[in-house]
Amino acid sequence: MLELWPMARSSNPKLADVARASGVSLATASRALAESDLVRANTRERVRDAANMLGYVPHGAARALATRRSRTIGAVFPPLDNPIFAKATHALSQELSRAGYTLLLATHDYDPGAELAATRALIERGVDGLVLVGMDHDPELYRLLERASLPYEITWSLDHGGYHHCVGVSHRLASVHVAQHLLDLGHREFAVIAGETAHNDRARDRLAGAREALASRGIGLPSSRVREAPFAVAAGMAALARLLEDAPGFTAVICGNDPLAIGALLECRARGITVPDQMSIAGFDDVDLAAELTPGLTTVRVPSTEIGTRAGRRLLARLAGKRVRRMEEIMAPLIVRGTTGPAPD
Amino acid sequence: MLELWPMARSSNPKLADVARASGVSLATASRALAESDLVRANTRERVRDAANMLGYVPHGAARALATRRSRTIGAVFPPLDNPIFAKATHALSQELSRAGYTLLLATHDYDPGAELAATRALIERGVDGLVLVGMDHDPELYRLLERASLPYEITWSLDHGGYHHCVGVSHRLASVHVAQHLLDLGHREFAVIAGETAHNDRARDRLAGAREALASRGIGLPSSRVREAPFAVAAGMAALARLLEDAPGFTAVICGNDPLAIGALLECRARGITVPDQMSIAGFDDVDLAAELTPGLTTVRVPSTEIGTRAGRRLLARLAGKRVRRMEEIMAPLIVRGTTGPAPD
DNA sequence: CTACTAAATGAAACCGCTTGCAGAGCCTAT
DNA sequence: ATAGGCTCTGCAAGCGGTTTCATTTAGTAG
Repeated sequence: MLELWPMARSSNPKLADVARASGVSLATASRALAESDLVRANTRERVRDAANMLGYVPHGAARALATRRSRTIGAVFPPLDNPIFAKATHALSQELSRAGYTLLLATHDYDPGAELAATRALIERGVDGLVLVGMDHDPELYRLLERASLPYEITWSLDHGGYHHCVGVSHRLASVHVAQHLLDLGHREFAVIAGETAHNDRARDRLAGAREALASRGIGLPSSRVREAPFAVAAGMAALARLLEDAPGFTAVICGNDPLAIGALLECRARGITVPDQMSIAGFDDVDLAAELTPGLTTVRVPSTEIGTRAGRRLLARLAGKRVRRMEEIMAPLIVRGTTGPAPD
Repeated sequence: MLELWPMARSSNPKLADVARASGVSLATASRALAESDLVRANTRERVRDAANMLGYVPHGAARALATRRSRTIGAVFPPLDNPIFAKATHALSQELSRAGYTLLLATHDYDPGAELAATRALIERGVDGLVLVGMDHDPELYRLLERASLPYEITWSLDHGGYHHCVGVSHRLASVHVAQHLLDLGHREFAVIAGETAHNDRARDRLAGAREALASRGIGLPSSRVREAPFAVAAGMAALARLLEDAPGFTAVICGNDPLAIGALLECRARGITVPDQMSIAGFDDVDLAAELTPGLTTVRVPSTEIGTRAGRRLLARLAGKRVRRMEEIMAPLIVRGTTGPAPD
């Protein structure tokens, strides 16, 4: 029952102990464990054995202090209960650990202030690089990165300005494709359930793309037909309900992401509106569930796992001194499934 | 285009610079920024101003080395694309950052070896404490924790042995409730889609609970009526399909978690089997989606956010030297919704 | 066997911050 | 004035590694 750990901690073996146990100097022990070929093979082995013997675990902080490298990458993400972010962070983490790096993850509730604070904390922790989501950040955040001259990758969004390193998709373009697909099916009356556009360039771009595609065929989108909602199923249900009450008469709903679309779908089902006969619904992201629903959800495939992997790979490459294309665009194809169909007469 | 960051890095202001700029010694500067009342208020202010001026960011590794505290907590989780883990890590992260701690997150694909490696990496990074999921771990992992005398919390599971600090629910008991509920509805022929029980005590306990409850009313569960599957919607669909082919005739399916149950539900829908009239389905976890489906999914509410919050709070308390109940059990009530109903005749 | 070069090792100087201890001011009491 | 206490500062010794540079050892050729 008694807890003694605070003092016991000090007894951990350090490199000096390993050195003593194997009869070499601190320097040699250090080099031996680093697999340096400056040390003779059998000495190396002797040191390794001693280390195992003692259960030696290197002290990361000390090493970080000496090398000015923490072998740690920070990531600042929105809440991971959106599976796209969960997948990306998982992929990122896997990719990093393959190279001996560890992921330091911070999450924030789509709040720029919290995001800034989290980023600052990560920098203090000495991350060697940073992964951010999207381009919308507190200007102070960019200044911080600048001052720390820390390499970072923007994910999901693309910086056409060519300034930031980034790997992502064109949300605007993909959204245009969605709208065109619905237009081609004969729809003329649209509603949009957008994600919250404040501090979220992806949500803005998706909305803009849809607007633009409709406008190019002379179709307007009155504000009563547009609702912003948090990225969640329940919010999608509520949003569709409001739209149906405030401005009925539309035959297609373009949603800012899949959870919103699934919400819209569930709301339709609850109200006896058949999909796609009476109402077409399109999502964005292609979460796993989208393919498994009946009817399957028409959506845009945003390869979140790949974004995570590539962001990690790019950052590692840069840390290794390699050059990397500043902008990496990943295609986000429209996946047509069963929730979109010809407009009713 | 040219990248110069590797060298630029060295120019970051250090505490010595702050000290010089504010005309005090290193020691005083350190104490001033630590808000120590050993330093006069106006000196403190002078130092703070200089720090802001220079854009000083403390060097975490150096501090960790000096204090033997990293203000970092490690967590080793299964993939976060299961929303229950996403929620828990998010809650954990929030709770920790409230106290100035940062979360160092590692994920593994339900692989004990990878889990061990990840844990070792976290310990090297100097985490002050660790959060683990469940009790099933490589024995070496426990040995590692022991040697490092690192405080840790087991989440989700309960250690009735009273050895590990833990916060979780009784999976066995909750599963008994599920089975009893179905028995009370008149079901006598059952199938179970369990999560993969290898290296997963929660999956095992859930399965055992169901078995036990059925057995106590004299109902057996032939192995043809039990399938193990990865915790995912698609796997649930496939599993139900196999069960229907191999051993039809059951009227209720007990699923190891909600994604599996949702998969089973979708498979029923695809095959024209009505739920709950022809088939009752129960899940486990109560993910957000469970409530929003029609019919709503009958399931067990496992408060994952709360688990995350409490684990963080407990760990922080222990790090602050406070005593904490070794085991904290959270209730996991059965939530009856629309996917379970009376057995067909 | 000696001289010279290359390979392996060790001594010691950091890395940036915290903190125990000693010393410098400053104020009050004698 | 002087002594005795305070309060506030500064010096310097770590924390546990890495790495430069000098030194020792081993290897090779003359």
